[in-house]
Amino acid sequence: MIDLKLLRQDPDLFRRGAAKKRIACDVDRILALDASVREISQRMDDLRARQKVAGKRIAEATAAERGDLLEAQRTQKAELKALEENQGPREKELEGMLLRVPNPPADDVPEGADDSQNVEVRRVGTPPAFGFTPRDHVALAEAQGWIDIEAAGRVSGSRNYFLIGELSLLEHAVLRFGFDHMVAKGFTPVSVPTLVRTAAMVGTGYFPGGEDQAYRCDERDDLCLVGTAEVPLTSLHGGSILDYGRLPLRYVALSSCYRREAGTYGKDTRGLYRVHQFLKVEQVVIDSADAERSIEHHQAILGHAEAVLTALDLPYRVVNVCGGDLGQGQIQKYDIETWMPSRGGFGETHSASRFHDFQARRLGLRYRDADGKVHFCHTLNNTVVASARMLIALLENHQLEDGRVRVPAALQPYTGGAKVLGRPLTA
RNA sequence: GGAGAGGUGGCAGAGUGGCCGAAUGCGCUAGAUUGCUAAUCUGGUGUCUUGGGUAACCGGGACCGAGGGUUCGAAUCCCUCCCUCUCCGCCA
Repeated sequence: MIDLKLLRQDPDLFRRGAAKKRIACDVDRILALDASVREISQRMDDLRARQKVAGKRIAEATAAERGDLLEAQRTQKAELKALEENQGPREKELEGMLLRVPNPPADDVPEGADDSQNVEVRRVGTPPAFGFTPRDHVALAEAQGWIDIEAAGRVSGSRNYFLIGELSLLEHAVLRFGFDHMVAKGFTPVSVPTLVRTAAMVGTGYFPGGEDQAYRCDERDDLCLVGTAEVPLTSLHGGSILDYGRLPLRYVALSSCYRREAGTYGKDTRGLYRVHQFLKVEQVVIDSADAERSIEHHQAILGHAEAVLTALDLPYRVVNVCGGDLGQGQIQKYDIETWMPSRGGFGETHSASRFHDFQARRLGLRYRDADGKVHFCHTLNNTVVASARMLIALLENHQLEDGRVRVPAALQPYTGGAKVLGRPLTA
């Protein structure tokens, strides 16, 4: 949610922001609605004030005076009710529109319509040069007996998978490595619910707009399966006023993530790249409304993810995501794309977002500063390890000619010391 | 799933139709006092919104889990929902 007062004050900021994000937004309609809502509510407030005064007189009135006073009150009440009926739909429309106003992107967000115009910030590591024909992760994992996509299709439909044996172990190894890495950085480990109320989806900015991407169980229970632990983690303190001394709050959580991937038919159909369910370690930062500090946090959480990739010995690049590829709430986003030999290129594995107070406003997530003043927090988040995609990178980059897979040193404590996984494959 | 109890300010806890944005206690904060710590006394201490003022500030309205309803008037009465607790049942 953006700041309505700011929109009144500087509507052009929001027009430019929406244009840069390539999101339609009728700022003039909002301004008009806002003006009329305020005008009507002023009149309602006046009426209520008069009613209060009159009500007290009724309590003290003699029986003779009473009849007339009551009659006058009834008239006023009817007037108030008429105004209320007028006001309700306007407020609803205004709120609905406000929930969709894009948060204006930061100045150093590049112009551009889609991910092809994201700007590379840096490239780290060198893609492996194989002295043999490398296998893609599906061929490799199937040959090792590590994956059963066909069975998953039978049991759960497309874009699902069974990981079996050492690949399942590798998945848990890399997740736990990422988790421990963040705990060592001072992040508080949290176990989160992955079924949330729609309010949490709205609060974090996924609804309205992202309903088609979520699995919903709301016919009976008003619950949604989250696409990321960002949703419960950021919502954890929703509706409360935090003490300044507690900030920044830094959390890390491992959760299952569920995505419907509606509208992606025929896209990335092979293997583990685009799936309906995966495990992810996510980092979330909640801090005071200080733009400079937010930027520092943004760089820090980006750095944490890069350190993980470096430890995993994986080549990657960082891109500054352009306006047209930003979500509604983010004011800036850096994606990390990890080298995936089967793609002959980089594939998105991490997404570091900075929201300013966008989520905090929706969640009612506030803090009291040293002077006792209340402000909305700033929130940020980034992936640490997203399991399915990270497995693609690990299998494909670290494969050996004989079809076995090298385990990076950082993961060996999590694989029971194993330095290599799998058995030699014969042709 | 069945039966019951309850949700009030940072916390504890009064309040069963107008005098209640809400007693009291704790906490927090400013000041006074005692040579220090502790104690004591005095004042202040919710959020949101709207109007006026450069501002300190002043006025209006809303908010006692959420949403509806009854009433001239609701924290208080009625309905629906959510949550918490206790007992029973079922179950990882």
